[in-house]
Amino acid sequence: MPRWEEGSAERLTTAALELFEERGFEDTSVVEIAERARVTTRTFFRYFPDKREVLFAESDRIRTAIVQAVLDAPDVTQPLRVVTTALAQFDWDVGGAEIQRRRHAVIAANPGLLERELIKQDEIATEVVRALRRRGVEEEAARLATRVGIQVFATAYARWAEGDGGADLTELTEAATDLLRALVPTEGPPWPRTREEVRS
Amino acid sequence: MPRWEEGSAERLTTAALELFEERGFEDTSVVEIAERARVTTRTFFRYFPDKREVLFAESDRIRTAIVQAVLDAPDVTQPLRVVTTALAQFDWDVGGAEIQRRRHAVIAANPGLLERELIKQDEIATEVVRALRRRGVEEEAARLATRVGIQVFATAYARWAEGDGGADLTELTEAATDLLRALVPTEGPPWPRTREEVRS
DNA sequence: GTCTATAGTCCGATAGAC
DNA sequence: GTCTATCGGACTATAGAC
Repeated sequence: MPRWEEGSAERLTTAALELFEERGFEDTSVVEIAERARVTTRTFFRYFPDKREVLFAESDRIRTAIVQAVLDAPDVTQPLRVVTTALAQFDWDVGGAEIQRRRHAVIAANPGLLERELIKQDEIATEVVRALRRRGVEEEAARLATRVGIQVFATAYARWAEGDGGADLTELTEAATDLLRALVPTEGPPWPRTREEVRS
Repeated sequence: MPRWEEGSAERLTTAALELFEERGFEDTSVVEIAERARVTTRTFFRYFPDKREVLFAESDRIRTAIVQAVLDAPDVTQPLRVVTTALAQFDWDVGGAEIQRRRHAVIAANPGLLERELIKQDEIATEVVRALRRRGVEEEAARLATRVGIQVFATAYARWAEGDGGADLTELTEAATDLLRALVPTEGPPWPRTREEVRS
């Protein structure tokens, strides 16, 4: 028989998500979160370094898995595809799609939480660049492929999260890659040639 | 004769940059910044809603200028180029290149400040997407062109900030666009075909 | 588990500029 | 008189120290 209830971290995460939905992030205090989870504030800060981090408990696992997928990619001659594939093949439904949807809604609605989300993405990007470098990809190519790959995937993910009839994330990523191909400017001068140039 | 020294905001910004360099962001208190700028903490919070914002006073102006450049672009048939051009043509040296270099170094060294930098970029991205939409660009194309364009420009900017002999930002952006073109996967199956397929 | 420093808010007061 | 920038002090919550 445990002396205290077990699963404090999970209860804190659940309580925080509920309270952020009910009253907003700013208007919820750590004290309230801790009360609903039946622990003290001290316990909250034992599990999470700050109030925001309570919604990002999974981020280490996500980052590690994606970096590993890049390191394990069979071929890195197309680094951008390596990145999009590593992202698309991750199981994003951790804890259930509904929880993820609620979590994203809360994050999007609160600048403070969005800041944290963005820096987590940035940390993933930094480590993916390092992984590509280790696979022999040149520095600038690794950086651009990673950052662009993340944006391509984000486009697909946005569609997927909107729940377009349970579409496949891999297919949506392929569609986003097609869109990227259409958007990249063709070689030549930056701006469409002037009428004079076209005439000649 | 003014009752107090004028230019409190500038003094606060200068003092903050110096102190963040000397002792780091976390180990600098608002009280110290205010003391060095010869005002009270109350005055600090009149100018800046929080401690981080003291390094982002220019961000509204930057965002507005870039959005306006997108709205004024002569042609939006290549939205990605519209974005990279709008970014490349902005005068990034505000307050002198040396101040900008120091500012970036401080931000990069402090996660808390980096968070804020990233959400500022995200705000610019959101408004650029809206601007492209107003120019008639389709939603998903606008989103991807904006996000990718920002990453292309960021690649160029990173080189420029490293100070490669005063290279031209427009040229560096063109070089980054060339790199992007080389990175975008060619059409076809996601992965290199298997040996069997190649043989046939 | 308690104590404390810092961030950030709120209300009111003051005094020069217009 | 009104507007604006400043100051003073009390107050809460976060987060780290003891």
